[in-house]
Amino acid sequence: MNLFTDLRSLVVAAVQDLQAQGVLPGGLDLTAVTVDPPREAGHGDMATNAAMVLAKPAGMPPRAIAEALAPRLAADPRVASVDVAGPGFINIRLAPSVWQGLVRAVLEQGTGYGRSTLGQGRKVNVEFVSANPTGPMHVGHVRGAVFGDALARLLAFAGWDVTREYYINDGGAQVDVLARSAYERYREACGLSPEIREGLYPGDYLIPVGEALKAKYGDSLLDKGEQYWLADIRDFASAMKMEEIKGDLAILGVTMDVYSSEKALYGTGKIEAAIQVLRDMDLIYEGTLEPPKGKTNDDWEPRQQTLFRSTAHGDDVDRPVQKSDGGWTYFAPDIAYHYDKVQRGFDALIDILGADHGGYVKRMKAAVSALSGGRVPLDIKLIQLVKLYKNGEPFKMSKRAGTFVTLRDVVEQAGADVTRFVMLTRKNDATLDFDFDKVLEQSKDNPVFYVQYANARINSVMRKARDAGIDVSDAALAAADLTKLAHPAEIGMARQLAEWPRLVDVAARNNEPHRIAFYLYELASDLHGLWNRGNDDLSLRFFQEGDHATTAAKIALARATGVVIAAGLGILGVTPVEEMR
RNA sequence: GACUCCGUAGCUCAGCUGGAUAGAGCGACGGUUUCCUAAACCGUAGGCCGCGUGUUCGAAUCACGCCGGGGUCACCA
Repeated sequence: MNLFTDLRSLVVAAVQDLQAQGVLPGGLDLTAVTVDPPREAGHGDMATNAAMVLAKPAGMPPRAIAEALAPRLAADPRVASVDVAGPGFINIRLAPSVWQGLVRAVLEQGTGYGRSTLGQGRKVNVEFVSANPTGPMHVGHVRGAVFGDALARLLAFAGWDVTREYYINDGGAQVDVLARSAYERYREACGLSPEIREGLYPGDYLIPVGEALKAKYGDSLLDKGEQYWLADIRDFASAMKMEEIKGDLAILGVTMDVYSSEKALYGTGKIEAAIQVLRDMDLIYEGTLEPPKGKTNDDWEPRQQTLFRSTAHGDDVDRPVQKSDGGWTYFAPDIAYHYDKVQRGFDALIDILGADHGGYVKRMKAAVSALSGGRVPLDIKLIQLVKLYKNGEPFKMSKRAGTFVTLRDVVEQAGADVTRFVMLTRKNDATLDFDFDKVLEQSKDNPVFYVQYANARINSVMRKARDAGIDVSDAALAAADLTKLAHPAEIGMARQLAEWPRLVDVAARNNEPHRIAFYLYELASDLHGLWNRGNDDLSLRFFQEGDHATTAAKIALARATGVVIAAGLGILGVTPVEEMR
């Protein structure tokens, strides 16, 4: 149920009616016709721009069109009144029964209320986290993980068939560094002193890897050269780190459907095949790049390379796919990986990357555009930095000073629910402040608490009603006499509930899960406001002493709000609480 | 220099892909509790939506150009 699309259908029908009668010309493009809630509540419940949008193509003044449409809209039983205002807005006031019916519909549909068919069952791949398996996950990864997971849940709610995927960067030089670092820890475990040279990973998180290596290999690798153990240790260490990463994701409530390995692409011919596809389109050539202007490159030297003609698909310069030593650049396996995703039949791809990868966006879009023949859109969401604070003071993260903050640190201190919600209180391309103390504060300054508190209040009043002998099951509440919900404040609450499907739609269309968090805050605010009005006006209390019928109707409204809060929190991956403690 | 994101109240930020008199929180000031959780609510003050041009019935929103800030920029991922 979506009131806005329902009303839009009504408007469109009225326009078509006028066309059939020759009042309006045929063949009008109606896609620009919208039905929205007016900002000003005094203007009514719904407003449409139909008359203004159609004025020019129809060759009629907007107010004339509006005057012709108004009576047809008013004839609908859902419409209480219609008036034409301003340059040609048609303001519609809905009958109270519409809002009462909405509350009933929410109770009947439960947390499925607001689901949309936007995705139409199409397959979308959301790739996120994709951290190198060289160390523990830190705060920087948390935001991307939460964002990706919430986006996946949102898209599923909006009717997409979602696959969550993690691309393991285990093919480059970094895992060799990992292996060498782990080898030193292995030597340490064998009683020797490790030589953590410049360029190796100094973190003590590799000590357990060294010990595990000793348990597996004993002393047998001690006197051997790198060529003897590098590949084995690389696999061993990265596999071990991946297990840790999976564990970290799990405590944050994130699970992946597919793990894809970069290393697994090598030696299979997949990289060569993907490049060949591009070559067949004349998008691969040997050439020399110009040095970047305005940037001082001391060691720049012109160099003949194998290049991808990404400029043919919107990039600014062509990009190398092969290094001067003939090996692939990091870009090449990534091309092959995305080609693999296209071949697996996804209708849309989404990559979630750190903002420092912004320069990578155009070339990857160019590659996907070329490899899919323009069929598969790739949306890349860049996640900005998280700035840590403690008691309002910036908290600097430094591996050397031992103030390296891991994902596990954050979740253990703040809890997964709080962490997830807070990470979604900014849109992805804005930096986010995360204050360890404020996120745990129990006040309205803290949006997580604020929303949870609203839910707790709903549960509280439902308990009270239940204790008074009222059936508060959804079925019973849906069957209550909802005509008792007539006060403007109550209708306002229902109006906010009507926004939910619309909001889901917009959020999913733009891949912006943060909108869910903001909406929940507004919804909670409405609930708290209505709740407190009961202080002055006893008739607005949800629980009406001695009047079960009215109480049931009011509880129905509260419960419907709770249902939407639960649905919204579900998309964010946050567990609703029943009581505050 | 190029690309990209950002610029909205004193501060932190929303703004539904063009709508009517631009919103919320914090901070400031003033109120609300014999009453379902005052862990909350209500009110007041506070704006050249960075600047300019264009597109049109209509621009914070779209296009272009400036100004200011962040990020990135071949043979690392």
